[in-house]
Amino acid sequence: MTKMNNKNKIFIDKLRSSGLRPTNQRVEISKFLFNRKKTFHFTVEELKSSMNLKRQKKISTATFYNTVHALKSAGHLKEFSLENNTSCYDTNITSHHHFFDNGKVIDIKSDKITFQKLPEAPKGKKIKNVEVVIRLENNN
Amino acid sequence: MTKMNNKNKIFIDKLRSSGLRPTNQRVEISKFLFNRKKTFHFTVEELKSSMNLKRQKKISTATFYNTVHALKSAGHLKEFSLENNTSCYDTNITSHHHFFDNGKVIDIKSDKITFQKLPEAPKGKKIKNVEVVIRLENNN
DNA sequence: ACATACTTTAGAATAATTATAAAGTAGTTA
DNA sequence: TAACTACTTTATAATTATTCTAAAGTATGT
Ligand SMILES: [Mn+2]
Ligand SMILES: [Mn+2]
Ligand SMILES: [Zn+2]
Ligand SMILES: [Zn+2]
Repeated sequence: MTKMNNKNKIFIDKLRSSGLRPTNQRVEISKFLFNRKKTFHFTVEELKSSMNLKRQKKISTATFYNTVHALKSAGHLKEFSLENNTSCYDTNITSHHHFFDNGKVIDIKSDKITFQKLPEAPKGKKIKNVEVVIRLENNN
Repeated sequence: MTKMNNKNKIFIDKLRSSGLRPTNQRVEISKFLFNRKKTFHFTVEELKSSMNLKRQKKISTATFYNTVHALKSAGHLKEFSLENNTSCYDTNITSHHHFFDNGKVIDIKSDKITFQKLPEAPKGKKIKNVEVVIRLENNN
């Protein structure tokens, strides 16, 4: 078992609160995802490629999927579908919106969009969340 | 070749304007999609199942995909991704929004949602469209 | 160390979609 | 209408994203 220095505690805690033991692979994934200044968006395939690029011993696809799903279920990641029907994960778990610009996804802070009018939920239902996608195209 | 009565003209025109010759299979698909009072949402698999159910000679999967894609490209259908990453097509091609209610998709007329504030597009870009998804959950 | 439980992984299996290429059909010409 | 050509349909293979399985590996408690 690895010697864990205290500076990894926050990444380990995200795993523990997702019901995952902090194994080496998982801690590396958690650090890769959350040890940064800015949040970002990624697909599992992108995550796997960029993390495995620098590694001698590759982390398996299943471990990436399992870990990402657990983090997502615990609320440490948000998930949405890209236009090509693949899952995109977001380390920004605050409520916010997106620009879709030809495959590129850009955050829109929640307070940049406000509503004048919103429909009521059908009876028996209530609103869980409201998400806006603004699709962009090139000028002219 | 089939004898086309005039009442199919509108469905045939949608095919022609999509760059497709109005073959029997295509006309049947076009009628199935557009010969109704209310618009609806469907996946290719659902379309195939429901149309082939009543047929002796089945229309092939490829023909469904090809026809739906051509209609979509010509603007006769809109496409969006469901949460399980499959394509959902919409015969309502007006600009509008959706409730997502556990896999069920419900239209929200465009005028039911208005914005108080919307962000500007990044420089060099402009807004192509704005789509809102309101996710629902059960009350209580 | 032993036993037990959890983890990792390669590879198989699924599901949605796209590509291929042969056989069928329609449109045009002679 | 026969022949020619172009477009269509379809079965089937291929791809891609994702999930499942089962065996081998690793950690934890005693
Ligand atoms: Mn998933
Ligand atoms: Mn498609
Ligand atoms: Zn985001
Ligand atoms: Zn709709």
